[in-house]
Amino acid sequence: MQALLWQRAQAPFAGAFALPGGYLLGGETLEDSIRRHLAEKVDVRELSHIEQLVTTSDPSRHPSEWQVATAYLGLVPSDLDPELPIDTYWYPIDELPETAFNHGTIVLAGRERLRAKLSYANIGFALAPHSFSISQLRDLYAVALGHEVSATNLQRVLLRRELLEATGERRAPGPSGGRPAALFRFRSRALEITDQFAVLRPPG
Amino acid sequence: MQALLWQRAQAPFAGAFALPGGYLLGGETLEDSIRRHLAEKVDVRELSHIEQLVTTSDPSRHPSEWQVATAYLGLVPSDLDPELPIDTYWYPIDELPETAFNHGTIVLAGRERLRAKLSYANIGFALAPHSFSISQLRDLYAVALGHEVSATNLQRVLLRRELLEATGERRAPGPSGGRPAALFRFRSRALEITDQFAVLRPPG
DNA sequence: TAGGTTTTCTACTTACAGTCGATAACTTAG
DNA sequence: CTAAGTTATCGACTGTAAGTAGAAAACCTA
Repeated sequence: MQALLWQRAQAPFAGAFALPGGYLLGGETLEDSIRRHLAEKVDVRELSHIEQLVTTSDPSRHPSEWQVATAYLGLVPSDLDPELPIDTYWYPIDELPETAFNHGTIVLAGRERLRAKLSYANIGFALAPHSFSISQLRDLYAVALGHEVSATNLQRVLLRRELLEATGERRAPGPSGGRPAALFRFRSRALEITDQFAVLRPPG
Repeated sequence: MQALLWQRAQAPFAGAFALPGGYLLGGETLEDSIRRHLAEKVDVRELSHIEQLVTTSDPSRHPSEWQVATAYLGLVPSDLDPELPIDTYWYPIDELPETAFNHGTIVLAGRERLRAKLSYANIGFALAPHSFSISQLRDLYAVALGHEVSATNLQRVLLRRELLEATGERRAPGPSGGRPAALFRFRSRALEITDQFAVLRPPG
């Protein structure tokens, strides 16, 4: 799991890494502003989901100014690999570099939000390609949740909730053979809350 | 379920009802600001829980100014009945009056947040008195969730999660008799997320 | 055709939510 | 004092979904 960070050239926090973002323009919506600043870093059309995360007002977050900042959680499909400008990188969030402001905390808050929503919403659509095998999806969930996930159980849980549907196609087997995997897609690509709640516990 | 509203005397939205709140002072934390404005309306020491709800930036929320506003959800125990200043009332949220800004939407968002947290957190501590019978708690949950709840099931679910503990005391029976109810309390009065998720479905 | 690999299916087990009726512990009325 | 009414509590049963494991399917290469 990776976060998009860029290295600040100027004070404050020169040299530290920061999430994309910036000041709000008058009359602008927060989400519009986020998309505008993000567009300077990456092709934002592929943003599969975005939601408000938290608004921080702690006076200590900025060394000289007093700021109020609203963080958003944005997700892109795992098969996306857009070109990035210089000084901008995808960082594995388990090994974050020194971050500016409170951005390290915000990244962790985003991960927690994602983990929770995997249990009670169809948020997986934002991480997965348009069509995928259950094994691919299992691996995505395992990375996002931080523990192993049973493919059998994952498939049953998501099918029972009618979040997944089979495309009818199969993926060509890999070089070492194996049964070709049936492909699935999410029925909806907009966030929907489930009335069930699968913890998808780690095995063992 | 009721929301604390006061009637605005001045434009914009003169005569309409609004949630307590106001402008942020420089260097002030959002939560500090909320508590400061709230203290003008009601004794705020009894606020058993407060959490950030949503930050709105829609330019249409205010007729003349462009504003960014952060809403908080605050809860008080059900047995609390503080004195209120003139023009300030508890309103049943099913029959809200005409509200200023987007405050009607915010109240509904707060209710949804509360309903969700009742299923996967110990948020009930913020609504219940310090000690209570299971029947009392059942009635609280029923009001908050909007449907009947089984006392037997509620007790078992909350005990299994170790959110409740018996005080050992019993409540005096009512005027019409009946077995005196054993009293319980929440083990913790700080928000804790459960790793289970009980939907507490309506019976039938 | 045999052996290896990956996916998929199916049956079994476990755990908890939801239901229902019996029992306990009080009241008041006669 | 006893019976009837009321409220709370307990315990057993049921249904459903999650978690597990092993067998079968469908491909590959040698």
